[in-house]
Amino acid sequence: MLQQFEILKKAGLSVTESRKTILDLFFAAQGALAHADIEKHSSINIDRVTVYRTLQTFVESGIIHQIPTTDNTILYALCKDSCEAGHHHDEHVHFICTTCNKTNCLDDVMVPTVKLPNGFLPIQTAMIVKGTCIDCKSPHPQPFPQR
Amino acid sequence: MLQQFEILKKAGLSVTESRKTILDLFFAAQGALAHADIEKHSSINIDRVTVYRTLQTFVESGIIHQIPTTDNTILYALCKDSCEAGHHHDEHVHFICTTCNKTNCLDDVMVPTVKLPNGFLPIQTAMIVKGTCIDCKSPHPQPFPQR
DNA sequence: AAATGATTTGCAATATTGTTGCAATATTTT
DNA sequence: AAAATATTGCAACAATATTGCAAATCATTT
Ligand SMILES: [Mn+2]
Ligand SMILES: [Mn+2]
Ligand SMILES: [Zn+2]
Ligand SMILES: [Zn+2]
Repeated sequence: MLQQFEILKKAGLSVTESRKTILDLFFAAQGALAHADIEKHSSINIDRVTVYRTLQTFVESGIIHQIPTTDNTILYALCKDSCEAGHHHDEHVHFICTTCNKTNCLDDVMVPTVKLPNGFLPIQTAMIVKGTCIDCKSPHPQPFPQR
Repeated sequence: MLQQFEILKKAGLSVTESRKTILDLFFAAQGALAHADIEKHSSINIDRVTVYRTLQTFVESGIIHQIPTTDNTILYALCKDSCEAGHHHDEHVHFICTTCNKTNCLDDVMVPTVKLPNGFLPIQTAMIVKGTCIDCKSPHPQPFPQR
């Protein structure tokens, strides 16, 4: 896996402290992060506005991808090395555990294609499964993020 | 299809002006509505708070269902008559048109089941397809909601 | 390594969105 | 129609998001 430095370089971004720190959080995190997780993380001291701008930049650069939710938040998770600006490769299923509230990328579960009515032209498909995750069926203590 | 009055009755809800008006909006709408669509609709004069509470009540009563997005909004669409409180039957695909920004329930396209890794217990699955809708391939004028 | 130019950051101000308690009003039940 | 129950609107507040701009940081050139 690439180092933060390389990831930023490869994306053509300046290598700044904020960006490295936020990338570190994603590497350390179990599962996806919301803006609030980052902003409120104990060891972090980055302005809200910078967090907003960093997340946006990372999405546009193919470093992280977004996961849609029904609670007025957006979740973000690291992309595979193969993602590029404007051209993501993240058509895997996302799993939201309703017990521990963690969201996992199921990298090995591809989103199936589905036949649409005539005239609908698909470009990108997201699939979000809610349920109980493997950790919550046979539980053990959980690290960051705590929600 | 049921009348507003019957829908509210069947759900065990009081039949109020606000609720009938908001239900009317959903019937008139092409596609899903966000809170903001309702609040800002020209002919409507219902307090923000009432709109929030009405949407929440409708979801809990199985009158509307939520559609996840990646833009800090939640979309809502009418459920089928067969939905009940706490037990929705809306496992159809949702289509978000990136041209006209309308979101449609593809009622006839069921969400496929997908094999998850061992230990993950699915309860509910959402599938959101982004692309170009049929109206935008062979366009004609569009009514509410305008976004 | 210092100077230069370009980019990013933090702050302040503002805007938008969401929540809560409570009195007034509307609806349902008796 | 009166009583009981539920809903609504207002006000106050809280949380989240956006913008402009000056200061700080980073990349590039010398
Ligand atoms: Mn993912
Ligand atoms: Mn739907
Ligand atoms: Zn879990
Ligand atoms: Zn369209």
